[in-house]
Amino acid sequence: MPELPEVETTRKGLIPALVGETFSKVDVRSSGLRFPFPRNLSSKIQNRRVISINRRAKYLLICLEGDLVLLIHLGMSGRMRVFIKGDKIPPIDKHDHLIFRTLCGTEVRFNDARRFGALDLVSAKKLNTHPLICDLGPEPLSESFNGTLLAERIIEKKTNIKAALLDQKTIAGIGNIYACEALYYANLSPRRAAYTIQGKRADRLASSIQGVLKAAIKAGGSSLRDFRQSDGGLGYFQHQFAVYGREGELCPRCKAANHNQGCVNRTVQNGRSTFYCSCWQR
DNA sequence: ATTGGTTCCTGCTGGC
DNA sequence: TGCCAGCAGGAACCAA
Repeated sequence: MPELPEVETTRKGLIPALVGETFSKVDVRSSGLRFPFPRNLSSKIQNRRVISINRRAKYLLICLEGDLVLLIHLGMSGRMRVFIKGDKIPPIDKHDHLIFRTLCGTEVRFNDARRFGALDLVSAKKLNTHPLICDLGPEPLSESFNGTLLAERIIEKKTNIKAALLDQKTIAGIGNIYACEALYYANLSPRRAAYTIQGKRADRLASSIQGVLKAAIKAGGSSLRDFRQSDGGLGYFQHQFAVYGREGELCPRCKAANHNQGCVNRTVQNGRSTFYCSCWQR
C-alpha cells in the first residue's frame, strides 16, 4: 500500500533506470485504471528524454523533454518494476497495464492488480493546477514543515487527528500505516480531536511524522501484501512497525518496561483500521 | 465548507 | 483440502 515512503523508494529505483534515457514506445495493455490512459500515450512520449523524476505527495512525476510530465499514482497495489537490458524478463502479467521502453532497452512495467492507480500526461506549466495535485497539503519532509505549520493546518478541524492525517489536503503523503505509527511516537491518541493538537503536541507530532517517514524511506518502504521496490526486492520497514498490524502484542515501550499484557489495540475509525497503544497515547 | 460513509477493484485470508 | 465471504486500502464521490 504505497504511501510517501514507498513512492519515494520507487522514485529512487526509477532514477538510475530512466533519467537521461529516451522513451521509444509504450505498450498499452489496458484501457486505463481509475480513469482512461491518455490517448496516444505512446506517440506522445516517444523520443522524449527523461529529465528528472520527482515526487509530490504519493504522486510520481516523471519529467520529460518538452515540458511534459507523466503523473503516476500507485493506488493500493501499483508497482513500477524495472528491467534493464540483459535482465531475465518474466512473462507479461495480466496486471501489467503499461510497459515503457527506452532506446537503450530498459523496460519499466506499471503493474496494478487492484486498479486503483492512475496515470496522466500533463504540461509541466499546468502541473500545479492539475485536479489531482492542486488541493494537496504541504510535504511533510520539506524544510518548511514543522509543528507550527501542522498546528495551522488542523486548528479548524473538528474530526479526529487520525482522519485529519489521512486527508491529503491537511498534509500530503501520509496513509494508514504511517498515521498510526506517527501518532504512537507522538504519544497522541488517534481519537483526539485534531484542533486540540497545538503547541508542543503539534511539535511532537510533526517530528514524529518526519521521523517515521525518514526511517521508512531508509528501510526501502514497507512490504505487506503488495509493495515491491523497482528491482522486485522487498521493503523492510514492516519489521519496524511499533503498532501497525500488531494487535494484542506489546508496543516497544511496554516491552521495554516489561509489561506482561498486550497493549496494542485495534479500532476502526472512518472505516479504517487504527492501531494504538492505550498506555502511552492520550 | 466540512465530514463521514460508500464505492471502486482484486487478491489474500480465515473460518467452516 | 477446498471454498467463499469478508477484508484490505487511497481517494473520488455523495449526502447530510
